[in-house]
Amino acid sequence: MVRIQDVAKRAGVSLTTVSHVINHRDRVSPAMVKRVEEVIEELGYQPNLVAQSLRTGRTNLVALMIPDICNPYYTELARAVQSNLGEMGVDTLIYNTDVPGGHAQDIGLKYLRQIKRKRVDGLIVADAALYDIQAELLAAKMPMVFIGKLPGNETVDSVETDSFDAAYRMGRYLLSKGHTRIAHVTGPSFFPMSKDRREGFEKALADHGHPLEDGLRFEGSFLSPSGQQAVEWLLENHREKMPTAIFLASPQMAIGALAGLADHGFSVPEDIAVATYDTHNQLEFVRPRLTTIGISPSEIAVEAVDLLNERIAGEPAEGVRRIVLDMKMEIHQTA
Amino acid sequence: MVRIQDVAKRAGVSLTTVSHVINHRDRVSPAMVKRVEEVIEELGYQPNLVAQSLRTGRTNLVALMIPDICNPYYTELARAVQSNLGEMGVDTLIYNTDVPGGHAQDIGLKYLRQIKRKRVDGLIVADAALYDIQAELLAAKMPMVFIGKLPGNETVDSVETDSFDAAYRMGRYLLSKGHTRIAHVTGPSFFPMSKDRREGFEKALADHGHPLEDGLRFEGSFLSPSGQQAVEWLLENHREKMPTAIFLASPQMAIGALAGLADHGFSVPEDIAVATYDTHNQLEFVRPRLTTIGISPSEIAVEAVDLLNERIAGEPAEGVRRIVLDMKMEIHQTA
DNA sequence: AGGAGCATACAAATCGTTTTGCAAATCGTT
DNA sequence: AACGATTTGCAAAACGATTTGTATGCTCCT
Repeated sequence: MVRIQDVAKRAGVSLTTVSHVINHRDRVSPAMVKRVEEVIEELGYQPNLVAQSLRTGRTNLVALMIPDICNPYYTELARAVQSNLGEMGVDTLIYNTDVPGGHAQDIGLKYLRQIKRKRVDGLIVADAALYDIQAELLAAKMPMVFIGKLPGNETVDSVETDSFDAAYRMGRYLLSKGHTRIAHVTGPSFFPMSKDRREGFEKALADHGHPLEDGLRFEGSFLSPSGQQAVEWLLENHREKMPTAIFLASPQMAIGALAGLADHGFSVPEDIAVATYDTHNQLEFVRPRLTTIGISPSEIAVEAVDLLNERIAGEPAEGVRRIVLDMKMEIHQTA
Repeated sequence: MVRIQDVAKRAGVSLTTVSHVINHRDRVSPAMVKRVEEVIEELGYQPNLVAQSLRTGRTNLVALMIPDICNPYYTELARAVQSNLGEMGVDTLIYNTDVPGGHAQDIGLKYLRQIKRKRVDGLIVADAALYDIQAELLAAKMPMVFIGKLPGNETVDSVETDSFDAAYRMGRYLLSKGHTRIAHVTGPSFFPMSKDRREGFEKALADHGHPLEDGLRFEGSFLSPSGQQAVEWLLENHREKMPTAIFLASPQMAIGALAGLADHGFSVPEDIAVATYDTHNQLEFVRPRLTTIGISPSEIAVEAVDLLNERIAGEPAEGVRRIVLDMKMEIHQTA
């Protein structure tokens, strides 16, 4: 593999100069820049980023921890993080913690170890609540941004959405459409955001005189199968008096619910309305089209990347920053 | 950051010994291994993979080029590649060439350059036909595997599916269900596989006495919007005499078509049947459930990773290997 | 006591860069 | 011819590991 030395020799200049052409071309005369670049082209020289990283201490690499990239929400998030960072020449390393349904301390720690070894410049963690390793993450003391509500008052920059408010608004909307018996399929209770969504939604119902019946609450996993299970559960327990609407805490569960309802011959929204928290770019072609309240993961990614970049650059002397994004209601066919 | 030297000093052993504990623990007595490991634990030492890579020439990094990770087919592929490689301690760097609809030489070259600079151990390229940079890829002379049919007789290992055969079988199946006028939504013609799929499908129809009408062929992009457009096109040109079935060349187009059909009040499969080439793990909850002929991207990934690993290990002295996988028909609701 | 065999130490080279301080060359200007 | 400014060269240190060759001690065996 051709080295910087080879370029220098071939161009008849010093190694120092070649390095300067690559990194600080202002210190070199235009003529020399041209000559060196021609040789670089001729030899097909590609700087060894490994050596460069070792020397400079920057890897131009950011790690992204997500539960499962096959969940379209995280796919879009990863995609956006990647392309935003990519614009600045930073690569993204994705780590799937792969714990759709629960805590997974060991795998999280395994990845965290690898991330440290890689000497990445920064780390973005989505839904860290899942991994049970907040303490270890914080101890890593590297530029870091969390996405999703934090369990406590962690000392990390974070981007989150206002779950309580959004759930409240969706509750109000469903009531305004005449629904008074609404089933609520929540996320796992160990997610801090699940609690907010639940409380926001139930407060809306209570505020308007139709408090949620305890029997109409189902704890799901955020994933599609549990949306389907929720439908089965409804049919088993409420067949004689079905609710007129279901509110689910994730689009994947909503898709599962749509499938379950279709399989049992229910029409949406005629027989039962469906709405969901959150959204992503794969919903456009789902039929019937889901009514959602959420924000594009891409927008979250932009904020997270900005925060991270500032940390990496060492800019913000101030303390922890917390960005709370507003959700947008999108009314479509299902409710 | 704690270095290998610090560990050595703290443990009162030589730097060489620590290195051996990390890499070749058989050369060190068990007692010493234990002592060193305790210190490593105590100091929280994490080997610097950058330095390690520079010295050893191995990065334990593989690059994966795909058109768009938001396409669930590629999401699943990426996921599987990642987890297969991850088991052996190899990280995957994903590059989205992001050219859903056409050639993109410049972006492909940009990524290829970055890949070379990273000194990755290997490269997997999915649907290289899209990037128009086969020559440059081959010139890179690194361990490499292509996924998807190659334009010519390239000298690279590859994994592909038997497009002709699968399309033929699906054609025969649709005929057996009594369909004689079937619309065919193909992929872009610059994809080598598009031609095979088209020929296989049309041969099946011709062999059974119902050759495809030229007017029933539509060239799509493989993406959802073009599935929807295909439906619009059908309605504009064949409203008075609609085909009884549509065969699409990708699940994303099929989903777009389902949406288009639903939007126009068509029932599937009652009014019109739908079938698609390929499959992926997000189809399970699509309703109506798609009838497909394909193979899980995960299985493709396994083969690709195997091939690549052998190349990286330098095992196969023999020439180019080409793995052709058989497709499985999955009959569900839509046809 | 002497040699084999093992575990460990030590020093140095190496991987391919960046960066620095100083020296040398070049150039245009006066 | 001399000046200052600009450009380039040179040599060396550094980043943090791996790896090699040689040396040293230690234990065990006969």
